[in-house]
Amino acid sequence: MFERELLKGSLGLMLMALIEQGPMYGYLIAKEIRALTDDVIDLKEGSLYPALHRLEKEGMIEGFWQRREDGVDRRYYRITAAGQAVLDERRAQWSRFSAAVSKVVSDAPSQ
Amino acid sequence: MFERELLKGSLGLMLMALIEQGPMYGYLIAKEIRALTDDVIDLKEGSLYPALHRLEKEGMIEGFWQRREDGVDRRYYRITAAGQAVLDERRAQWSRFSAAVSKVVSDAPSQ
DNA sequence: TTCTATACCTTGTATAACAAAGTATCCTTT
DNA sequence: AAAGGATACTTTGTTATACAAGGTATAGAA
Repeated sequence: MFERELLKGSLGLMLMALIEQGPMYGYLIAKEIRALTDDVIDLKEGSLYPALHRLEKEGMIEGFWQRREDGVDRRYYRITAAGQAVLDERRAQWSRFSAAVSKVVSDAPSQ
Repeated sequence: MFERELLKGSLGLMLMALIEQGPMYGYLIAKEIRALTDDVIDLKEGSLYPALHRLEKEGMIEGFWQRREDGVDRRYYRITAAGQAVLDERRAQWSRFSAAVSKVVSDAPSQ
């Protein structure tokens, strides 16, 4: 699949950008991304949860359990100071990178 | 490395977009991409040549050897009809995808 | 003679998205 | 009461691909 490969490298960035806005849990993040992108990006569980664990292990985000009234547990994440710094960096990198690809890809045919 | 993962999925697209403009060979493609992107994207040989072989095997591009006066051989590639169709598709997909990521990433913090 | 540029190739490694399976609760539909 | 779907999280194994690092070979400049 092609989409799958496009996603590599930008998923962590998207997760951090959403968590930056306030504590969020995995399932909600996936819904948010689908809503924001009109289903262009439909995150699978096998990508989402490992990615969150990865970011947590790297110290970019920190998770905490929160029990709902009905007894269901949710794992919320918030961004760390280190994560915020890396996020800023990666956001800039994404801008540079996507502009670079777009330039190569949509370069007018030589005439 | 982060850049490395960002590149996944968009490399084939860039190669095809450049080859679309006229027959090109690997080494020149790498130089073109560096020049166009101000070195933001610096393609390594271990990525470039396997990617070209992949595209050729998939029938997206076709290669042919051309001997220079000094005896050096170059492998030029041109895009195929099938490749052109796939390129158009992937170009559109890249637009959708990059816009989607940018939207999630630069979404204004809730205020 | 050594270095850089040109020009291609290949093997092995690391990473990460995802399919597919599992656990568990709640609510609605049949 | 049973079945299905949504919610919510987890894990194992597979697959794809960028790249490091090695190789071959020629030409020209330092």
